[in-house]
Amino acid sequence: MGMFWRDGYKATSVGDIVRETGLNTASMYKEFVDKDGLFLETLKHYRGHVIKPRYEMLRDNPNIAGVEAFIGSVMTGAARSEYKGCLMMNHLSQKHVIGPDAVQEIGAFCSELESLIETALINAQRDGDIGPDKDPAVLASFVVFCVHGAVLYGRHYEKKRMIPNLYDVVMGALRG
Amino acid sequence: MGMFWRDGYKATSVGDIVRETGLNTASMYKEFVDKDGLFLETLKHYRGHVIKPRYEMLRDNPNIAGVEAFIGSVMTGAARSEYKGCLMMNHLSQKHVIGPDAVQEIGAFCSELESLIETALINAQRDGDIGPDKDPAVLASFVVFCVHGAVLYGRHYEKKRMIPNLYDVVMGALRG
DNA sequence: CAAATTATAAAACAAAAATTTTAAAACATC
DNA sequence: GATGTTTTAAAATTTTTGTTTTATAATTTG
Repeated sequence: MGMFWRDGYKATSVGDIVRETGLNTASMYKEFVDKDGLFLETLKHYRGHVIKPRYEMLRDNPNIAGVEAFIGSVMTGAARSEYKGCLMMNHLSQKHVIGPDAVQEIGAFCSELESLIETALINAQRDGDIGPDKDPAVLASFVVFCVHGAVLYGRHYEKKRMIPNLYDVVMGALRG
Repeated sequence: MGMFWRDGYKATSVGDIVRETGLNTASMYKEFVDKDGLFLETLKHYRGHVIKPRYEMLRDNPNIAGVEAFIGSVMTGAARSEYKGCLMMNHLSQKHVIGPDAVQEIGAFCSELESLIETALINAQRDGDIGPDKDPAVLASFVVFCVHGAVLYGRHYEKKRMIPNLYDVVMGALRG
């Protein structure tokens, strides 16, 4: 997973993977059929084990606090020097290259995030934390859009010092 | 350029390139040394011929109108169904894979954009189009951050109908 | 514990990719 | 127009990659 995450599907060879994991080549092929299958399972593992815990803050606090915490954690991650982006979103620029199942998994992943945020924003609006004139669906899109931004922007080693300020701008845009 | 743009460096083979361009393999290697060299020249060509014209609106109108027009054109592009993102930014998630010269070129490209935007925003502030409490440098970063967002977000075939609304949110965040 | 199944290491294969070579064709120069 | 240089087409070479096979070792099952 780490190699797909850091280098992307195409630049990670099966040889690299078996060397790194110590997995047996034949067993690997028996289990996952081919490189595509392995990649797909990697995406599922990522979603279940890496991302799911990070969604907890949104599920536990489906309101402005949850959204704030989530965006904060994304931005903090993006500001780290070893930041690798998001395994899923990293591959959006390579949709032709990965299989259709993987493309679909990535889409579902982003939609899930968007709907979690939307729920939280609807509650935030009810709580008076975002203005009544705002459309929670649009703002949820905007948040996901910004997560995409962070995933790419965080790859610039320089520019990182600006990220805390970006967090403020994004939150300001939400609150309105 | 189109192939690198659509599929990325690693998924575009030299064989594909000579087939598509009709270029002779030996001539190509004589001219560009290797695939890395060809890619680097492709990036420079992209910057000079694809991007430079799109920066005109910022150079001609270094003010809120220029910024608005630029962001508008990015968002409109991202909403197209055949959207390929940005040749440069697409490769941010593959910095290990492309050569160091290419990485540097991408960084310079993004910095140039950021400074053009900053100049325009400084003027916009002078014109009273953005509040005196805002920091143009931060907002310029935010714009570049949003361009990164658009580059990835525009890869979702669904979700495109939301992009006009995102444009409004981004401009709203600028104006404050 | 013997028989059947499964896992593993290692080598083998096949296809694709990047790059180089070779020899003929085109071009430029004197 | 002969001579030297550059370009081109085609095949050859070298790596790398994805995948399969084979033979041996380990594990499970009856």
